[in-house]
Amino acid sequence: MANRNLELTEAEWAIIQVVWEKEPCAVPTIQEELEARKNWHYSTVKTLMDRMVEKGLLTTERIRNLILYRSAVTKVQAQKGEIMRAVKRAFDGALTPMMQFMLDEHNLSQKQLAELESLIKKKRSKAAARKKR
Amino acid sequence: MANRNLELTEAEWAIIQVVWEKEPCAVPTIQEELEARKNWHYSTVKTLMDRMVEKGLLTTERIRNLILYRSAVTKVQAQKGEIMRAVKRAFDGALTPMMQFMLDEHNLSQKQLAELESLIKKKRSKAAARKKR
DNA sequence: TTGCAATCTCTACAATTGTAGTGTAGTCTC
DNA sequence: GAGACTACACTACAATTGTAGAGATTGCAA
Repeated sequence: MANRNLELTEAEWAIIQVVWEKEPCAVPTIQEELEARKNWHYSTVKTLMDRMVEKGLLTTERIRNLILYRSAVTKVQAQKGEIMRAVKRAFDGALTPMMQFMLDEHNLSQKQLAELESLIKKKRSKAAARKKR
Repeated sequence: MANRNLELTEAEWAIIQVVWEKEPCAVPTIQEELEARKNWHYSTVKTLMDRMVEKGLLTTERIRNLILYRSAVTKVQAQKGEIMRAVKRAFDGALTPMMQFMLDEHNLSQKQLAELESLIKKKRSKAAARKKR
């Protein structure tokens, strides 16, 4: 299940992104893709993927002499992990300061700001409803 | 200067946080603090700090037989780096989707949401003003 | 049935990261 | 001036990460 904090390395991210797209799939499928993007050779990809199996990030199933890989963590879990990592290290674990920082430091366009604002409004009314229940 | 993407390791974060608080300072100052928090010995801290100097994260100045350390990157730079890292890996470099995700996946309280909303309002009016100019 | 192509297995190796021991040199104190 | 302290220098070493070569196995085509 891997609910504790997921931290993927750079290379692991590259691989799991492709796995999410193509799973279930064999190493060569992934490798072809990453050959194009990163120029990685077969054994590089295979080694990385097997390490990911050990870590519980992927699972395998052997079908005759082919090994099929599947992701064992969802994209949302991994994204959450990446955010938790940042917030823990750089913002002392506090999420809102991190969001404030992002608003402050990155110049978002009017449109983006508007989008966020309406998103928050929606959240707030939903949260209010939850409270009443 | 270090404006390209800063990526600090876990241990580097631990150290630079203390440096920001106490700089300019010598290794023992930092070490005492981290002895308490992490149980790190002198040579651990010293090694780490010297590596950070090599990487341009800290600078040193020798005063007689004492070496004073200072941070060479600001907290804001480091925080930005950490966020950029997350957004690049997990959100394909797109900041607003990351913020949306954070809103969706982490249950913020009414109060926190309200805070963010007013912050965004402020941003928006400022951005609007900028546009007119 | 033999050879080729595809895929897998095993092994390696350098760089980075976390962690620390041990020896040394300058300074303070008696 | 000798010992004690303090801070520094040098060295080490295991685990993780990125990268890959070389050889073994297997299934299919000729």
